[in-house]
Amino acid sequence: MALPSSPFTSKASAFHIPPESNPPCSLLQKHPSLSLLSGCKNMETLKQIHAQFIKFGLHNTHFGLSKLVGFCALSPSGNSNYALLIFDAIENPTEILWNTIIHGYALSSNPELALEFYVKMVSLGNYPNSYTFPSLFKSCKKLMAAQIGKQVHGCVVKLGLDNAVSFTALIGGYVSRGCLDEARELFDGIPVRDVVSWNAMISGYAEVGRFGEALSLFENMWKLNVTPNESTLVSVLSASLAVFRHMQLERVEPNDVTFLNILPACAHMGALDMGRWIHVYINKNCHHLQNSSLWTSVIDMYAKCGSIEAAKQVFFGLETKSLSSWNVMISGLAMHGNGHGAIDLFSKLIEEGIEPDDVTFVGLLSACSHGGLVELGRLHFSSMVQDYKIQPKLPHYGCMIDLLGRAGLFDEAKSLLECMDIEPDGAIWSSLLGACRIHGNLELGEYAASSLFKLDPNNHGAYVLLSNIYAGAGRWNDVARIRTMLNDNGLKKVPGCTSIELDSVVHEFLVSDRTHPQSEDIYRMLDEIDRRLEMAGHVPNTSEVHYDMDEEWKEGILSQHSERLAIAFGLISTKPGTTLRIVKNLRVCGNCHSATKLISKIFNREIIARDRNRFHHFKDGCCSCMDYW
DNA sequence: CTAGGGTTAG
Repeated sequence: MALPSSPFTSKASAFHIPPESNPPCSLLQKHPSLSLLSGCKNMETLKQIHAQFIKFGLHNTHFGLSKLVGFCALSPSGNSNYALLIFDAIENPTEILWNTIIHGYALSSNPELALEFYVKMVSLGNYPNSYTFPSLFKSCKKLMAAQIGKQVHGCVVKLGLDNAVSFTALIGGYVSRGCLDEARELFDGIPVRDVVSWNAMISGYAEVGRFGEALSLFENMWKLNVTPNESTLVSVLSASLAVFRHMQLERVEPNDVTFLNILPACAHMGALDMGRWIHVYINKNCHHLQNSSLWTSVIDMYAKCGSIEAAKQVFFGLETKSLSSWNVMISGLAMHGNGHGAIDLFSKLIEEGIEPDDVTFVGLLSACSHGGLVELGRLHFSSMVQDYKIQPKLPHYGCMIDLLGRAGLFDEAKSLLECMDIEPDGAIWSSLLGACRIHGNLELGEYAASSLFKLDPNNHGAYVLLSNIYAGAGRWNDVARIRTMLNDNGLKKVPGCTSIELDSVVHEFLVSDRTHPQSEDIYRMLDEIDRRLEMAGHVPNTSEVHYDMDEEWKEGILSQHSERLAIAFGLISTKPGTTLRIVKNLRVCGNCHSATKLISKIFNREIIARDRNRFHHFKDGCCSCMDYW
């Protein structure tokens, strides 16, 4: 249905300002039939109640009518036609009735009707109030009608309605269009903010991946102000302090929705301290959330922050385990390279009589792939199709291609690729390309790369992988050619960035970064690391540097990779023996991988590193991935 | 009596 256009543009706009607000119309009646409505479950009962209303004369009261229309228009088991039928028979509908109808349409699949009704309401001389606007904003959001949304916005401003609800709905509209800075401006201007307003803003940041801002906004709910500087991204103060401050200051209390938004942000940032604190908080304050899917997010957070043991503890402590909680646990084990653990858990799930879904198998197959369990991977893949009647989707094929490719079984990978009933996506070609890099398969690598470029010419990572393959083969001309291609296409490298959380503060490092306040000490430590690595016989493998530079320069760059900086910072900032946890946005390079193994031994530190794909637990000179990644 | 925020599983 077309949007009403004229009323919004003409002089006699629906968005003009009323001379004064209407007096509230309240007609409260007490009658036994009214209590019937609260238990009303479906339209059939509603019609009986309606009949009762007529019998006792309640159908002429605004209160009774509001209740009836409210159920029909707003309840999921209601009926908007019936609501309209009642509504149309009312001579002078109250604001409440108009608002209810408008809200009903805002919730429906025809939100444009809400706007139409609003126009009708105003043209009949009724004025909108603070209850009207949130529904209108919701409709505009659904319809992606930014212009109309702005007009409604203007109207709210002119009317001077300064309640949080209208503002929050408006923020929701801006957030949904990705206009976060505008949303933030509004948010900062709300006279009174409550949890829902905070949640709207936090979820906006989290949704578009501005996790740092989401986290710091969360922190600000208690005004735990820490001064951030350019090189450190402050996430939150220590947990106990936060709770204490929270109790002292009467700040807005977060709720389950807040955590639902914040936990994934912690997971992405690897902010374990903060995640842990939220977990404690939920345990203490949210007893009513026993069976909430919030726990799934907690498990996922622990797994992604490198604490797989804590994830297990939460998972096994759950009274009722939803399929999603099984799924995140299996995927978590997969991420940590614990293939057998994932498979065992899958068997348990089957024993408990739970029906796995396609997501379960993505986790299971990726566990096989990260654990190098070729035979088991094949087995579960065919079992998925035959026993569980689940059609493989792209991620399943992706896991299998990854599994076979890493194992160097290129013929089998190719034949699987050929018999797929779906077009392979970029992820599949990337896996194959990655496998070709590991095994130095130049021919297939070139093919995978060209397929990938067709799908996504701007995939910087693909150029790097291909270039690495050429570099490994000493084909420096081709390396240079790729570099030119990158420049010609104006592609910028995603800068490698590693973060480390210390005392609840997340510190981020880029390659050769010197912006950290403790930069001097960090570089002194880097020299020390280099010296001791050399003593231990570490020979930097420069083959993955995709520029043809002289060896010494390459080594220089290698030892200043972002992960090395984060580790050096971790070494100088923590007590001997403390486990270091780092998070990298890209895949760890081969050189850093072997260097980190040695560092774990030389400095006697366990180093848990998350890269783009998975976790590496470095200990005593070995890595949990068994060099298989 | 009517209004705003909602994740996770490669």
